[in-house]
Amino acid sequence: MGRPPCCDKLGVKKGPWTPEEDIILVSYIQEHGPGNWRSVPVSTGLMRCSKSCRLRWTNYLRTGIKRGNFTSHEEGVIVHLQSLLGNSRWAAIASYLPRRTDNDIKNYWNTHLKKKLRKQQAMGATFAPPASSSPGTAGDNFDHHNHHDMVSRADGYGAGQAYMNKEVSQLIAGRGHSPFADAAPEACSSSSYASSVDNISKLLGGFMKSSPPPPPPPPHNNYDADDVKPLLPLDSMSGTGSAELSFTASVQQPALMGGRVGYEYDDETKQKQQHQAPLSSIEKWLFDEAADLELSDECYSVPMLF
DNA sequence: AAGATTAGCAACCGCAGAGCC
DNA sequence: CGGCTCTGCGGTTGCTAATCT
Repeated sequence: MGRPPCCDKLGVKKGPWTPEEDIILVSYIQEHGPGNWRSVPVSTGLMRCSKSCRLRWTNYLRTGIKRGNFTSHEEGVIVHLQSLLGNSRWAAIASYLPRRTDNDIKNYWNTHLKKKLRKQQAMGATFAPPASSSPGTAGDNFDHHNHHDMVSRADGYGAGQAYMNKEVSQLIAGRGHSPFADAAPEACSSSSYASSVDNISKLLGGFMKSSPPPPPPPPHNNYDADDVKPLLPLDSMSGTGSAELSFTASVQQPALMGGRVGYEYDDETKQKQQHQAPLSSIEKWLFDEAADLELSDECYSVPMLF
């Protein structure tokens, strides 16, 4: 059909994102919400293609993302679902791990779990879902609240063409006591910057400090495990034929979902779920795990973006 | 200490589906 | 209804850091 490229390649910047670009992007999304990515580069002046902006947001800047240090529980979920779904359903797998992106899961699978499984198979062991995992593993050390705050406090910016206010510009320009300086001495190097989520957290956290207080949280700000439904009912995918779980199509805040990790919540759904037919064994296991570990807050809550 | 190799991960590419006109 | 645009997704690449020789 002669589909045009998503952006003209001329003048489009590629490669690692800089802190400045991140702030511009976050500020813009704070004001307009995610979506309409086509207009992002135009409106913000970012020399990035829309795809790149979307990817950066969904894989890195989006609120509530947990990175690195997969817990044994998460590993178990991934391995289990991967064996059920195969390599081509990373988004579906990610929907069971709300704080993880499909890209992250895919990377983790390719770099860690594949080898791990191979090793285990070589030793004649088969994978079994972990009986329990440690709630306080290193993977939980990421400062979710700070990360959440740093984005959720960004209201009120975006006046002017470039979505970076004067204060931020000064911080960036000055680097004297900028969040960048605090966050990462090497922040000038975009590559090392991009490799540290903590840097972003800190620098944006510092950036947000001067922001007006956040608006009161919307209802449904915190979901418990019962409120969360994966995008794909496992039974229907695995072909066991017992797909009693019916998933409503209602999406309360589609714009906030970023499309990748989508959950469907509503009161009706919750009620339905309470009267739902028995869960599939996998889903039972997933929810039981969460309950056992008291991880519902950790693994199955999705903070709202704004 | 220096070069080579490997591992990890951010980002890009291209295809496909959904929705709009 | 068909074409076009936008967005989502999975596979892959390329860069950097860590480790090994």
